[in-house]
Order: sequence, then C-alpha cells, then structure tokens
Amino acid sequence: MVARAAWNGDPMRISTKGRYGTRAMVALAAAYEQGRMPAGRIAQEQAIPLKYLESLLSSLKAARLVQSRRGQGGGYRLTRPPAEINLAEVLAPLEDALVIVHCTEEGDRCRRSGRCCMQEVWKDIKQAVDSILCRTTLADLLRRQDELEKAP
Amino acid sequence: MVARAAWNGDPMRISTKGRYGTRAMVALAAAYEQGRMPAGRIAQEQAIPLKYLESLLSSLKAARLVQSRRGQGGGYRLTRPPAEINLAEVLAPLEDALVIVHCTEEGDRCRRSGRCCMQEVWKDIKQAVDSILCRTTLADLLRRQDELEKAP
DNA sequence: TTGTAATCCCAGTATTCCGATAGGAATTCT
DNA sequence: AGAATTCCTATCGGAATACTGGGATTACAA
Repeated sequence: MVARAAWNGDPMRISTKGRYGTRAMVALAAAYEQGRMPAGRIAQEQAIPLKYLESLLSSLKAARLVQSRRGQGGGYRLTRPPAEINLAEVLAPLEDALVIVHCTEEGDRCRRSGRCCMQEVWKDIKQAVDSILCRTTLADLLRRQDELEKAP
Repeated sequence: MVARAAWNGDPMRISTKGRYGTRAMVALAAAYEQGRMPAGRIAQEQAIPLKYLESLLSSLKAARLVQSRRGQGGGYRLTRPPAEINLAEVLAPLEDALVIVHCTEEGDRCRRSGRCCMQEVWKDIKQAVDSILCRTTLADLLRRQDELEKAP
C-alpha cells in the first residue's frame, strides 16, 4: 500500500541487445567496402538468432545508422563510414536510456528534485560513460579486432 | 532453437534498490553520532516501504556496512564513520554486479573470450564508474545534502 | 512471369527480475 | 508480561528481456 516506485525504464544497463547490436555493427563495419550484407549472414557469423537480429537492425535503421535494401542481393549497410559512427550512437537506440537515473522527474519522492544529494553523482557517471562511448568508433573496434585475430 | 543467451544477471544497472539503499545509508550517516536508528524511522523519513527496506538493510548488514540490534531501543548503525564508507561499497551488495558485462566467462559466444573487441570498452567503463563511486563517501553526500537544505 | 532471396511487420511466449507485501519467529529492553 | 524491534521465509503482480513464428512485401534473375 505504498506508491509503487515502478520500473521507470531508465536504469543503466548493457544487455544482450546492446551486445548483439554492437557485434552486428562491427560486422557491417568490416563489410563496409564490400557493399550490402544480408542479416542472415550476420546472424550466422555472430551466432545471433536471425529474427531477433532483424528487430535490432530495424531499430538501428530507424536511428539512421544503417540503410537497407530488400530482395535478392539486398541487405544492410552502414550509412556512414565506420570511423564516423561511435558506440554511444549505436547503443542509444538499443538500450532505451543508458545512464539516466531519473531523479529529476520522479514526481513523488524526488520533489526535493534539484536537491537530491545523489544527482551530482549520477550525472558524473553518465558523463564518464558517455565520454568513453563517444570517443570509441566502429573503426576503432574493427582495428582492435584485427589485432586480436592476428595475435595468437 | 538457438542457444539462449540467458540473462546472466550481470548488467550495469542502478535501480531503486540502489537508490533506496543509498538514501537509507545517508540517513544512517546523519544519525551516526546519535546511535542506533530503527528501520521504521528510516522508512518513514525516506518513504521507503518498511518491509522492502528491511531486506535491503539485511544485504547491507551481510556486507558489514551496518550493524543491528533487535528489540526495543534497537535499530541499525553504520559500522564505520560516514567518511570511511564509499558509494561503491554501498551499491555493491545491492546491485549484484554493477558494471560487468560478463564477456569473459560466457562460455558459448565469447570463446573468443580474451579476443572480443568490446572487452576493453566495458573494462574502461567499469573503471570510470568505480573511480567515481569510490571517491564519494557518505560524509560527502551528507555534506552535500546539508548544503542543499540550507540554500532555498 | 515465376522463383527465390531478402527485408519488413506484427503478434505471441517463456523466463527472469524488480518492487513490494505478508506472517510470524526470535530477540531485547522496560 | 508486554512492547518494540530485527530477522526469516514465502509469495505475488507486473514489466522487461530474449526470443519465436507467420506471413506480407519488395527486388532481382532466369
């Protein structure tokens, strides 16, 4: 009988959705020069359930990170070169909100809103995470991956 | 019919559990000099459901952050002064794992384990967050709160 | 024009976890 | 004895995650 705090959908989370999504994007980055790549091939390469991957790609498309073409010879392709897409952009459409601990707008509890001693901490964390995600591009990840594959 | 990735319980999340928990700890920090404080009073002050708060306090106790005494005049108290308890310690027992994107031990997918191009990113993020949480103590939060209450 | 390979769309399902509630047993003081 | 506490265990609704399935639509190619 207490006001349910409810899951306001704004935790800080990196789930399989985000992981699958980034793996797919890295795969597309690798194929960027070759042209389109069908979801089926990504799914196979990365061992992601095809139907699930499709829904992720549709989110990524809505965010204008990939473009698509149907039919035979169709598939997906990055809309921009890998060096111009960073992780923050990739994760944003997949994880609804990455690091917001909704303290500002919580209605009930935080009517002391601006005066919650934790706000500054959450903000700092968000900034720290964002800064890392923003400065890491798909090209960076690709380079890293290549290095890892070369080394035994 | 695909190997379920399963929710391995290790996302990166700061939920109400963590928020309630830290609020409770700040309340206990404020009462540190006065001695024990019953959960009922914390619950009332912070508008946290008593029974729910009890379970959080039991986690915090298991982590040896608070000590308790039953019966009349009983309650909870920090085991160490507020300046010696940081946020990382407080959140750790509440959020099972704060920033681990379990890539190292995922069995299936990441048998390429050490060679996943995302690992470094996750590790960097974890470190960044930890560093913020570690350097923020309950005393800091208390001070901040006092300032916020003084200012209109 | 028919077949095939793709994306797209929509609906449904199992599982898990969060947030919360309930009842009562055990303990400690007055 | 009685009141105020913590402690323990069990349960529950709801929401989100992580899928699955069935097609409809589009594009190319033989």
